[in-house]
Amino acid sequence: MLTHAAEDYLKSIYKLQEKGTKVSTGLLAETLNVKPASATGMLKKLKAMKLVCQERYQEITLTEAGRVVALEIIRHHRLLELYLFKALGVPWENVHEEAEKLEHVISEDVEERIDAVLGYPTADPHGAPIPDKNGVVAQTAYIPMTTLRKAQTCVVAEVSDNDSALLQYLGELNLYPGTAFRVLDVAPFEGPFTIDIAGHPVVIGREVAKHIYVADVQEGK
Amino acid sequence: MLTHAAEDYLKSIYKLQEKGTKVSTGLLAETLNVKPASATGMLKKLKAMKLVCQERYQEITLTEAGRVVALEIIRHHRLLELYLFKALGVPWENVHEEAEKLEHVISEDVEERIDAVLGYPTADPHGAPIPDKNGVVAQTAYIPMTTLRKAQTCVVAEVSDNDSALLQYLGELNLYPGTAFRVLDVAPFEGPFTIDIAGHPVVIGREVAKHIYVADVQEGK
DNA sequence: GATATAATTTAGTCATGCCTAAATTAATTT
DNA sequence: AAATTAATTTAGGCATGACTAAATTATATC
Repeated sequence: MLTHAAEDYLKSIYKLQEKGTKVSTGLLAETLNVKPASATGMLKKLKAMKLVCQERYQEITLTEAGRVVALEIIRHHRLLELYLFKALGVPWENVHEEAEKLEHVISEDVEERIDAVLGYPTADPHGAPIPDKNGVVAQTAYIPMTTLRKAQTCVVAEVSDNDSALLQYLGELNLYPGTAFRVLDVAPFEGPFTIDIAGHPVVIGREVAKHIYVADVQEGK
Repeated sequence: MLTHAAEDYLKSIYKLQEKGTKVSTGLLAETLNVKPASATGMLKKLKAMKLVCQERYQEITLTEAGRVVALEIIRHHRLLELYLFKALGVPWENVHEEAEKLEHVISEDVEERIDAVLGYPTADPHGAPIPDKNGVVAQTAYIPMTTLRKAQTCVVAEVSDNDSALLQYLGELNLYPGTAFRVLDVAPFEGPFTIDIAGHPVVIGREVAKHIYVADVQEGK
């Protein structure tokens, strides 16, 4: 069995890789709130375990085995987030942190029970896809909210899960995945978005919009 | 914050102390599946933190602060056991092991939500009392099944939680806390008990009976 | 192409928490 | 009381996973 720390490294590498980012020692260290030298040390171990590939000073990638582990942890994490949210009513801005601790200790048996209770869900409370038991992740093609134009309508698909304060704010606006809205206006010079959520106009700054991804975009008039 | 290991030591000391056992380094080490030298090392740290009292080579006791921590962990453990059993349907012979891992990472917020969902319960699936948020444990006066005599009726109050195979067996017999039974016969020379559970006669060996505690004992005819 | 800057790795340290082996202290026999 | 046995503690070691400081390598600039 892997240590919690090793699992965290694999998970972070996967997530960075998924975003299309070139994964470097420094970036990984920053992500994990660890000094680069510490990351180098752990990477050495992960390479010895054939979970990670990296030429000296070069890009970091996961091996197939490493990817499987990363997806297992991500599955744990996202199922737990959803369970905490739906079954225990934990505010969505807190589920990430809670799941971060639980993901390393939950058994496969309990995970399967949680999965069943939730009705085999496919996305976590932030809209991120939950890998299935075989490590298959549904491919999504969500669009950044920042690309929306005036009069378009859409549905919130996913939001970043790492900023608790932002999530709380979005929750207050009811901007959960599944919520539909319509762009009333986009201010010029990289200005804010004015949108209509269930009949209420709300102004959303660009910095916030960057963290929102949408789907089902339709042209309005 | 304390480490998981330190929490485990405090919990074990509390449980041994509660049983009326004089807690020694060797006994504690055995309970925790650790060598005596390791226990000495941890005890040194716990003493430095004023959580444990022990004169060199003498009995180990908890300070008030140590008792508070121990009871917090025990509360986590027992609430989690009951939650896993009732909300997720985990077989009762497995809940102890699962809770053992979760008890160290669960937040106070999640614990309170679990407590509420369960309706503020007072006993775990094995009948052990759940300390309240202030560390108050309801005092119980359960009677060992081994003291029962022919024709007495009673209700299962508590069973030992540390032998998974025994729990599975008791589960098959429906000998959960709350189940009533009647003693049909006690074989002589420390022999087995024959009891009536819901109309079915069952023979229970003395070794098993030792792990069962009962309440509401009434004389039958 | 030489040099400055940035990123990465190596080397050595520290805290946890376990281990074994040896020394010490306590308890039991004789 | 002395000697044996049992329990406990000390001493030293190991793996994990973090750290700092220094050395190395890569990249960017002139």
